[in-house]
Amino acid sequence: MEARHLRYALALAEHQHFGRAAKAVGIAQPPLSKQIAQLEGEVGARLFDRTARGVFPTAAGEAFLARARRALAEMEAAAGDAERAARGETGRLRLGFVGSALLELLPSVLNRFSRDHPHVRLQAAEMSTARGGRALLDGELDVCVGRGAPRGPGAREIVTVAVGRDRLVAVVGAAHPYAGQAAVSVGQLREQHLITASAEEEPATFARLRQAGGDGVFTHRGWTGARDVHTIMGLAACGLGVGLGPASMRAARRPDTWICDVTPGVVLPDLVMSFRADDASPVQAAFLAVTRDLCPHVGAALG
Amino acid sequence: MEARHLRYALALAEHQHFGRAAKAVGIAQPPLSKQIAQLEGEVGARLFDRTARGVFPTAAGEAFLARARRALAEMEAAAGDAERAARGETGRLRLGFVGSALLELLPSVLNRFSRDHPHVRLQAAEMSTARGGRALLDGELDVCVGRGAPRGPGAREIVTVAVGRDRLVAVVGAAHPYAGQAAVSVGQLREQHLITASAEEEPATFARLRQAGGDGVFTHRGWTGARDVHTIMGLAACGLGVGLGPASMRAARRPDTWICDVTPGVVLPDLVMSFRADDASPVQAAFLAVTRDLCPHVGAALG
DNA sequence: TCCGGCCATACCTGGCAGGTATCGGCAGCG
DNA sequence: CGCTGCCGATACCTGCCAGGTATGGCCGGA
Repeated sequence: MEARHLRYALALAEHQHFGRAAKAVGIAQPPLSKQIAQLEGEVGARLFDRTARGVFPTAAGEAFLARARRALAEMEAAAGDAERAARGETGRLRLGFVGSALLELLPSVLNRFSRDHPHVRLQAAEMSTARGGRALLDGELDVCVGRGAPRGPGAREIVTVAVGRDRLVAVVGAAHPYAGQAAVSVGQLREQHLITASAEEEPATFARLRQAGGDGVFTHRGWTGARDVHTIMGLAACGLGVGLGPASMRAARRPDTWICDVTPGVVLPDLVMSFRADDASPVQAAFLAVTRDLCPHVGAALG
Repeated sequence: MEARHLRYALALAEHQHFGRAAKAVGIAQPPLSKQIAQLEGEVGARLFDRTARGVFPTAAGEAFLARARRALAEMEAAAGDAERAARGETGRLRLGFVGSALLELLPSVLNRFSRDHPHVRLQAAEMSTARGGRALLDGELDVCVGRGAPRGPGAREIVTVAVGRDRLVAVVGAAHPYAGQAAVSVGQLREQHLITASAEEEPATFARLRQAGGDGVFTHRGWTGARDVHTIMGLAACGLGVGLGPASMRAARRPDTWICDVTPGVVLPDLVMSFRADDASPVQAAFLAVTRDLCPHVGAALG
């Protein structure tokens, strides 16, 4: 049985007349007769009663037609769904991101994306760069936004695009001696208890800090690893020490904290958007397009 | 797009390999490639990614396949439903019947029918012979069981089959003088207030009673028309007079009534099953078959 | 009884589904 | 770094069947 048979049967039921139904589907009457007969043979039941007053579906025909309508509707929907999916207008996007991406990048990107692609089911979860990279490789995420390209086994199957760059700033509680200062020097920071991203979860950021401060130096007065920028700011507000994080923290500065530059300037690892290389999903492409559109800093992969 | 394309796409998704998928659907590999390419062109989207490790559906392909599965399932169900409907195993049977049919005929027929054809939605309603005939002609019923063939305009489009025959019996309240008698004569009945089927709703029955008693005689002492046999028995139990009805009333005799034969015997119009002549529904045919099977009195139409 | 409408049948044809042969690309391997 | 084997795409052919035209058969109305 082919879709053709369903279309013909529906046309016949609608027009109750072989000649007109045939014209409606664009064929001559005899082929229609033959196709209907063939369909009836295949189904094993007479589907239409040919009477002098017209052609009418039998009970079996009514049962058949009801299903046939649904089958054809599904076929049309299949084509439509596939086309929309190909244009990235439907589907699912699972996004993992580090907390600092919520400060400047993601608000505009996600707003715009969900406006332009309302049929895409967007699942976004905050997570560290390391965990995001693992989730991406495990197929648990479609896109992940982190600090620095994800490392680890199979990292070459990940495509990364730089989407933002931040200088390092220091954040302290309102009562801290640095509060009110425009800048602190790296030398001063060596004397402080520092609050930074954790070495395991944010390896690129931590490595950059070690490099900036001289190997190991940033930790000799004590060191606290934090899960994300909000935790860094919160612990700094508690007076626990000096927090180190991206300049985009200024966008979410708490009133009970003070943020100052670090001299000489330290550039943090780029904020990077990562995809699986073997996943050319149109939804993902659409997401990247929106990101490129909104973010002038988007550049080539860092490797 | 044809059903063939859906089957091929599903096979390809299952085997992730053009050659094996082609073998699975019984064709060679090149035609499968061509058909898939044609499908992708028609849908306007690439549905499969051909990689070195195998063939995998794209996001658009996944969307398409989900619908395709449902479409094919609907097509199979269409054929199955139609075949079962043709065998009378599914569909709907709207049945109208006179109350007396519930005494002997319908209990066995409906039990057997609903057991043998569990997929048929059975809608049964008690109604007079006249109303059942009208409802049948109006297309509100598929089958009706009444006393005598339905009359009226267009009655020739109705096919009738006799399914039962009853003698006339008299029913009286326990306190009535006839209680305990084996029989009453037609002559005795002439002196009684009678409770019978109404002239408008049961024309055949009423005409037979008039014929048996002599024109008009049965009504000269007063007469009550009743909607059905249970009403006749109920009114008789109230001592309102002598009820006249089919012998099958004995099957549902109330303890507060007495039933006696009428002499000389009067044969009531046959219990008749009626169908629309232009409705050759298999459900209806199955219903008639069950009736014939269970009821030895089934005979030809009475006209 | 003739006529007109309608569906079925008979027969033909062209397009396309599906066949075989072969190419091109890629991955693994010596 | 070429060789080889595998796989999908392409090229080309063929046979079948969908669909065409012509016509027959049946039925209902005039």
